Amino acid sequence: MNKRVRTMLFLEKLDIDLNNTFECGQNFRWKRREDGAYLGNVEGRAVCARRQEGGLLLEGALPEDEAFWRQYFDADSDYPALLRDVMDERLGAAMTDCAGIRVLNQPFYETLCCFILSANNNIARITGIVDRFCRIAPLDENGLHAFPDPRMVLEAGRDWVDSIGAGYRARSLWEAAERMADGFDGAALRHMPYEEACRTLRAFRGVGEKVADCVLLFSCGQRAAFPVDTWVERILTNWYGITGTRSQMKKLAMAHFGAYGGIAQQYLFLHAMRQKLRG
DNA sequence: GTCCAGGATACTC
DNA sequence: GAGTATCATGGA
Repeated sequence: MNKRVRTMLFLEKLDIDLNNTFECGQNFRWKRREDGAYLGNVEGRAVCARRQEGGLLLEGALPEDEAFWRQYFDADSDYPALLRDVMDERLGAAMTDCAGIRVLNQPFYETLCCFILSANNNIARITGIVDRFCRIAPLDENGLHAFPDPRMVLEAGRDWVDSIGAGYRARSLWEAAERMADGFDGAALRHMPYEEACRTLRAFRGVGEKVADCVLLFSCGQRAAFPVDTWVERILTNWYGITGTRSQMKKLAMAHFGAYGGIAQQYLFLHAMRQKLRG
């Protein structure tokens, strides 16, 4: 066994709360340790993330991957500045309550699969399905699996996809792997106008308006995308007087919250969930 | 045992 | 375009 030097990378000037960032429903993969650090594997890069004064320490990350990780954590965006024009009392309270959220830029295929699984499902169960889905991918030194690439999924077979407890979403998972292996260009979504990107994504089975918005927001840099689920529906109705069908509400919310509305949505979403938990 | 979940789809009008 | 039944599963 080769003795390996543990590399480290420190992301400076990154005001991040790991709990708020990883437990706000945008990701189902990072694992919290007893000491509050989080283990993650992003595109095969195994790291242990730990908050430190003035930034984020990533144990196991390579120095040459600094740009990758800064992009992943959206480290160079100033959310209060981006949302200044749409600031109000509710959003301000949410941003105080949920300080340190970073809206991640996650790998496309991983995000697509996770949010296909999120449809009519709960976070605890989604996490379990994702864990089982990842068991066919290589194991890293922290004991986490990488996210499988589409080819691994196709080689594992349709019966295997049917066996991981995804229910009726298995067919959508399988077809997503087929389309990706067939050369679908997820990176192109980053440069499309929002409407076109949304239409393109919805051509995937199991991807409706809400799932498309999550994928666009969490992996394609489309920060205007505004996912409307049951929680956000209540927020828009009770706090902003926005009503109608979900599709109508989303259009109105996008018009109201603007080019970085998706970031506002994440603050509001987590804030609302917490208020419910607090009773 | 029942309820419900960060909805999508096919079908109806 | 807007309403509605149905869809598997397991955590709470």
